[in-house]
Amino acid sequence: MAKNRKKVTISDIAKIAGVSIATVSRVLSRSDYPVSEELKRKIIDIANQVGYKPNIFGQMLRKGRSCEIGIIVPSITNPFYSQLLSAAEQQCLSQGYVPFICNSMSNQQLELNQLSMLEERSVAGIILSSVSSDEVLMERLKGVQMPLILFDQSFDGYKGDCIQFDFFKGAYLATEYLIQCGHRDIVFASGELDRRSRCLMYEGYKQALKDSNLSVSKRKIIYTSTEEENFEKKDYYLGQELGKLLLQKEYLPDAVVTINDIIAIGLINYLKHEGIQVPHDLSVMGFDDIATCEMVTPPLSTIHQPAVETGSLAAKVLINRIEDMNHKTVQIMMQPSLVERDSVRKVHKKVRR
Amino acid sequence: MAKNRKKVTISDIAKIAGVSIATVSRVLSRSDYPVSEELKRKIIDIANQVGYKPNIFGQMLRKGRSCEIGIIVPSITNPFYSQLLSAAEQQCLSQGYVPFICNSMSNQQLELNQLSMLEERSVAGIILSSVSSDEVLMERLKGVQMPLILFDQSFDGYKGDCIQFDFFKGAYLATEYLIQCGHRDIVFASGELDRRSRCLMYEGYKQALKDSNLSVSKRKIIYTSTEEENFEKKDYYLGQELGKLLLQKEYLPDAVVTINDIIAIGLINYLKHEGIQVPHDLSVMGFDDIATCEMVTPPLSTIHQPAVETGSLAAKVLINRIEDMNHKTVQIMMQPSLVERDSVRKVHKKVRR
DNA sequence: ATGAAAGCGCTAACAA
DNA sequence: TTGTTAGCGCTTTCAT
Repeated sequence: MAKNRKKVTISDIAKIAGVSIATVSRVLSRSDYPVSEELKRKIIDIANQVGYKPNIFGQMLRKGRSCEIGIIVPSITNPFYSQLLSAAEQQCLSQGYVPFICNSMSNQQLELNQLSMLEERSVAGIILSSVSSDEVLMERLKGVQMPLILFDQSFDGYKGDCIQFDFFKGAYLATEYLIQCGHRDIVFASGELDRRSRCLMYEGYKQALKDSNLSVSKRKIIYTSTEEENFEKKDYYLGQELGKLLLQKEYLPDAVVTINDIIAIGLINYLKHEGIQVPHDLSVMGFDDIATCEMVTPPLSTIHQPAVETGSLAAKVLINRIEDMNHKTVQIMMQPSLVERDSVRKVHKKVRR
Repeated sequence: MAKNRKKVTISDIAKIAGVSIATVSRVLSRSDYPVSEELKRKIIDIANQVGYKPNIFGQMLRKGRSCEIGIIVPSITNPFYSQLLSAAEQQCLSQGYVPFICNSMSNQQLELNQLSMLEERSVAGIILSSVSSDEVLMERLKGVQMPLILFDQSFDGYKGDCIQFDFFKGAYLATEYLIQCGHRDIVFASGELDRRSRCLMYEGYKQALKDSNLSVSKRKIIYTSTEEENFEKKDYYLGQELGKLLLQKEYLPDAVVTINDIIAIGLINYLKHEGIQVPHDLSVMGFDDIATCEMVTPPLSTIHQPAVETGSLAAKVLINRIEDMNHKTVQIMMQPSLVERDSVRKVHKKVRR
């Protein structure tokens, strides 16, 4: 490969080979248009020799579309999303698309900007985990021309493709499990209920209590977190604050269900520091099932969200849509599952499953 | 914003406004070319009304360069890289560049492909954390036309911009600290020494022992890991395997220095499971200082690598280079620092620092 | 099987 | 201040 200062184009190659640019284009763009084997070889050889790199802008401009897939997530440091992202990325690559990752940093304005940016790039499609409010999102999506799949958040009346997590059921499962383990006084610990997912979890938690005829009143703690740049640290500190709040109650509950693993771990560690042992004195359920759950003491019982499956499925569904606009709409609800580890104490010997 | 099937271009707007496309371009591309306020308003209004989105390919083709910065890292699920990435990303955005994230999955071939892809896109510059061998990387970089900054790995004789971590010093610091805490029999635990960084750490470890006149022989355990897709799990299991290997020795050492935090945590948990308490029976040092260190029991003493600073610095330096090709070469060595938590026992009451 | 040429949307040099 | 026009590199009709 030569070290050329200037970019070499098909017309350069055409000149060297003594053929027209059309022929060069035909072989280099792997079109199925017939070109003699001889010329084909010659052109490919020259291209390699001079280190030809197709100019993607010329191609895209001409063809009017790119083969990129934009993926917008609220965080890339959150292990849950980075897992999901990684899976989606691989799926795109394996189907011949280039993933374009956008981190909205849970910021509605940034998310909107990134959507515009992706539109300007004429990406082939968009995978979006939105943090915008339902109204804003709904309004914004009206203008979008390209294939798009929503995951993680949707809104009532959304008619397009989407993949959802069943937050309601996840929290229900967590709460139900605690009840089955013999706990009665169960509190719900969360950051602000500003997102749909969190509200759904709270509903699921309440429903599980109701279904077992347990009272819900006052059994909720919410802490408005301070700003922290780092996701993991932020939620970890939030968990500690929730622990503090928990100890301010007149009496300790039996168990607590949290909205994510990091918060649960923060809470457990704070409690430990204050001399309260989990699960002996109190049981705790996490949510998400990130890798860290296995690593902490005690290993955290949690609700598994299928991040990897969701990531690749989202990509697959989107690509189906891209390649066949008439493909029927898919609206999928991913199913959460219970992961038993050691942060929940079984008060009754026998647990009904 | 209207719902137009077809993409609207400047010539559509020019037609509606009754002006030339040049005028429209001048207004919409925010050139400083003078246009009457009246027309400016009119054109902007129309553009908004019809939902005009500039075609980036037209722009790029014309201008011959994009404002993207390609960032290649070996993993996006590894919290160390995701932190670094996040910082680099923010820095790019704040200086008007669009980050284009590429995950090489620690795969040399994929990395090479992504480099080509970025070249084809004529990105403004590249931030690269390579996993390729020195020879391959050196050879490949010769052909690269655009500004590029290497971090994490470099090679002898590299003349361009780079930001390195001082792995040697990091491991030296870790080992020295253990010695200062009164430990004598210190083992080095690692996965295969196939990467420069790991070799450097091993050297740093040996040097620290030498400087204290301690013997190095047989004080190393290496385990060749099996393939695991998930970074965190992989290294965690690797840590457990290393723990197993450790217990196969005739006698337990005083302490072990590991090459990253996850491995250290895996090792500690395995040992715990086998009834050996850290730091009481054995001290362990991690490496990287990821958020999880704080969360585990005991909190992990480790060597802090400035991921965030490195990420934004890499972006800054690259952008300097992009905007001024004659900017003098910068080769920076980021300094590691010791983070004392509770995984190291102090045998002597007084520790010299 | 090959070539000539139009044109994708945009910017900028040149004209008016 | 505004308009005209020539490409940027590529693909693809339409001729040959």
